[in-house]
Amino acid sequence: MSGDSHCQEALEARPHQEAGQRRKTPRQQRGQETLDVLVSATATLLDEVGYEQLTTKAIAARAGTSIGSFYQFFANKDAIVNELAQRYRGQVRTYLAGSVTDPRRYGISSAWVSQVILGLVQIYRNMPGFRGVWSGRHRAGPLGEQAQALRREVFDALDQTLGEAFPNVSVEARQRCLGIALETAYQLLSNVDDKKLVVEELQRLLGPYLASYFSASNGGETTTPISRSGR
Amino acid sequence: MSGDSHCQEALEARPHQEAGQRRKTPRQQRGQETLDVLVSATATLLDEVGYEQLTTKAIAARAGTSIGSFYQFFANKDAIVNELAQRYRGQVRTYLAGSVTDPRRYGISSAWVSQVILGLVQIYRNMPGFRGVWSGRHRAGPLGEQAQALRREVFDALDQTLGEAFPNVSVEARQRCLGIALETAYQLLSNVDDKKLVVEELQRLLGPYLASYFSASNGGETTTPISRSGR
DNA sequence: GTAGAATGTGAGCCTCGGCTCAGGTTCGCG
DNA sequence: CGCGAACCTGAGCCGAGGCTCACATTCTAC
Repeated sequence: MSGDSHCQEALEARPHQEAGQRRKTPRQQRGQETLDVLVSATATLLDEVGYEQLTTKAIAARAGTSIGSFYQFFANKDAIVNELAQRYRGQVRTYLAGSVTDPRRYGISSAWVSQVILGLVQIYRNMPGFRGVWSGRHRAGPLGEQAQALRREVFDALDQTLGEAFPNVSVEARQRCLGIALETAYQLLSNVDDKKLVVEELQRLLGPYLASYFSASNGGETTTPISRSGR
Repeated sequence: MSGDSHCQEALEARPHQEAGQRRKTPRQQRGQETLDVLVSATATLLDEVGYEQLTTKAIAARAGTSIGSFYQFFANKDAIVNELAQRYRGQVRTYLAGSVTDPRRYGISSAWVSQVILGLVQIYRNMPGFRGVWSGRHRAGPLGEQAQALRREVFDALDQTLGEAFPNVSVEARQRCLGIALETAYQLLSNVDDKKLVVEELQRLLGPYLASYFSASNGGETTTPISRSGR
């Protein structure tokens, strides 16, 4: 706590550390390498033991370096988790920006569902540690915030896409439907191992559901209005 | 541990302690009362701070007693959590045995969905701490096991009910469908505050989905077979 | 009333995890 | 070469949480 003691000289940019911030930016290749290996170690450990069992000592050991080096680059444990999560968010953002296409191009909405889901499954599979953040099992702490930010981004992107495609569906209905659909997708992706099964069942489950809100030809409200949303 | 030191005389039943077991059974009313208040305190604290932040000291303090008393009745932290979870399981089991009715009585499956869900929402609302176990956010530790057991029980009960109502639907399809439906319901119940909304949207989402597996009149396989399930 | 069981209490032990620090090694560059 | 910056290291401080234990109090049964 408040122990900046000896490194008071201008770090370079950020003046005062907030929780979960980086500490130094590496200037040499050595530094960048240890930083990277630390982040990678964190990712694999996240998969192996989960966030609550994640310790800084274990990270350093797995990375083949020392705790001292860890704290050279990260102000605290949260910082490295944030760093990791940032990378995930970058991946997801890129994917969303590039690969989410107009749902009207697909005759049946279940095809659009699988198209969107499959991209996320890719990221899911290829990035160690991602499932830990993505699953949204953590509400508090850095993982909680990052997961929320991640979901917010996905939500906003899809919301916009749907809004453009179906301007006649009310914002309220659109977001309600999307929120429910995303929660469902998150849960199944996180908790069912067989991803092929998940994609197929998600189509069967969400296809008709989405279709009941967004009919292919137009965009009219389909059912009774409903009370407040808790999303 | 092996620290039974002074209470070697026959406790009464269980010979050697396993992890998460009770320690002594209270013989006087005093004892039973402090035990109960400890369990209640645990339940409310579970809601307030969650399992990871739950400490034995906090439990004792909230219960208005001392850590010493805590360890008089519970061998360790897990024991009291198990105790709590057992009570939840009892509630759920009672509900399942008494209130889950034949889906064929309902014309549209969405009505059956809401019927089943509403009962669970009741329990959800009336038992402090229940959401923590039910949410299934914990995979490891006592909560993880209890959550799994709880879900297993719900699954089995509904599986049997559906099996009796629709004998023509293959076991594989039935269980696949039920597994997906339950995961969906769990997620939405855990993560959306507005329970009324949840129930309505679950009807709209799961009604058609279940109907696609279990048609009201008969019970034939409806779609393509699918690979292995990860449920 | 009194023995002995049941129960209550909290200081404190022990372990473990986050994080520091003082001292070393390596690197970039004149 | 030499000097300062960047980087590395790990013993150890600190606080927190699980749990124990020796002793105090209350209850039950005779």
